[in-house]
Amino acid sequence: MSCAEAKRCHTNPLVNCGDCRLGALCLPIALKTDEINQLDEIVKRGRPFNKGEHLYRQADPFHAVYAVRSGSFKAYATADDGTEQVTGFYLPGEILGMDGISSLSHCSSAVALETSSVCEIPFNRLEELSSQMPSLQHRFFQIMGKEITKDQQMLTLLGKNSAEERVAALLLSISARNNHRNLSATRFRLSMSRAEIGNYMGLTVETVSRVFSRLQKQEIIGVENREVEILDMEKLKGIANVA
Amino acid sequence: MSCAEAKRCHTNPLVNCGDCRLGALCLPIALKTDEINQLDEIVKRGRPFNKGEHLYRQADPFHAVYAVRSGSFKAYATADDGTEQVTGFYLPGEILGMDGISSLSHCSSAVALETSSVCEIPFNRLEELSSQMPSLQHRFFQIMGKEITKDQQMLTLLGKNSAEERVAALLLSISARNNHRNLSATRFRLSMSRAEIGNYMGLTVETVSRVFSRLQKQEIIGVENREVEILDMEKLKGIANVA
DNA sequence: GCCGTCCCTTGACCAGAATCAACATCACTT
DNA sequence: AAGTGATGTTGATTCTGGTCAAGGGACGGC
Repeated sequence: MSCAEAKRCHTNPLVNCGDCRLGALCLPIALKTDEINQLDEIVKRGRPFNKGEHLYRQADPFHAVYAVRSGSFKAYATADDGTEQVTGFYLPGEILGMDGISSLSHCSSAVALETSSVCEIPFNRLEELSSQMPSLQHRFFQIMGKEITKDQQMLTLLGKNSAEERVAALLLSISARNNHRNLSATRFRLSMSRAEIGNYMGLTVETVSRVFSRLQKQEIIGVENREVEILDMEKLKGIANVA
Repeated sequence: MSCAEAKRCHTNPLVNCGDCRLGALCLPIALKTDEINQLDEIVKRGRPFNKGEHLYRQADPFHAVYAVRSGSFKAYATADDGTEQVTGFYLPGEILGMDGISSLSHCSSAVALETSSVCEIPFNRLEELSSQMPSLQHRFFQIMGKEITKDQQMLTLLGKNSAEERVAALLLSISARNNHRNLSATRFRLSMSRAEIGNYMGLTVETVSRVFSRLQKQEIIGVENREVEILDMEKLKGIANVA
């Protein structure tokens, strides 16, 4: 995303779902124009979040889900002993906050990893609208189903795969999601720290750092701080066990 | 469950949602009597599954979700290289098959761990009915949300916890789910093998076996083959980091 | 009741990632 | 531009759990 584009995206709360560049990735897929307009009415677009600001916190009452408009968020759960577990990274067009649906309070927190903005979708309004609009209901079932399959793939990764396989899989996931948003699949900036990557993948910072170094030495990726370039996509897929 | 009860449960496909012992755990929560009857009309109750029979297989077209009526199922995904990853165990009253919602084909397989029966809920009928019945829509959003939070807790477990913590957490999970169904929280029979437990928890059979032995030596649990008794619930919770 | 297979347990050894530690570098503040 | 705290890299060492191997026991079929 260019700077100008980013700025427009963060600062213009007037863009509606119909015009949104992300429309095709977000909730409105498969909705008709007038349906999109109805959805648009319940969506709240607030001021952007600065890096480190929270969208919601664990134990907050649940009242909405959020579509990332720009930037990125990390969701994480805090255990009784204070340790944190990152449960997901959310990029533009992706929906977060669904962890609160079952118990009506969030069981994780969400924090902006950079200057970011969201569309807030009040859940009771979404439910009402879904009742009247089968295609929206269908779409939201689909989005929740996707979250389930994503988490289950993650379980496989954490249960079976080595440090290299995990890191490779994360890079490929980000690459694919960028590609889907018409951004470069081979060159991108990580908005999360090594520690956050490690936490998410069940590894320590040191291990993540070593894997990055090793992959760079093998000329599979190029790394400069948080800037990553995938130099050999095939080899990377080989490492990640994604044929 | 007594033998007679089990037999009635497996073999009597005429029990309806209104009469079902599991009603309070399953889909019908918060539905009115006439709503339950409508739900009942779309539910299909087939013959029981023998141990080892599949409810659905990976890549099968998705057309229904299933509520476990009796027995238990394991869901697992098979990777390209043939290795399997168990993604969940499902006990009576729990819903499985939601992994197919997003892509319209199942991305995991489900197999009966013992003689078991299910209620099949065709998904397009469920969607139709949900559109007309906000409380059912709400309930199903809730069930999917619960699957999401369950998977995310599992991520934390696999990302951070030691072998002992993982096994303790599984025993406590089964205990709590049994308790919820008015069965003993302290004494139960595992329907899954050590290998399946290990696979689910990201451990080898040997490690699971060793953990069982250690917990038994400390008199925290009693184990005889697949029969488990929790002798010291507090200590077990201490080990699982569940305060 | 016997046999074969699968399941489980236990031991010895090994490897991959965690931990501990030191240092380099980045980014933000002043 | 310098200083400071957070972030990242690299090396040495430790340790948990994986791997390999062997044997015992349960269960289902005949």
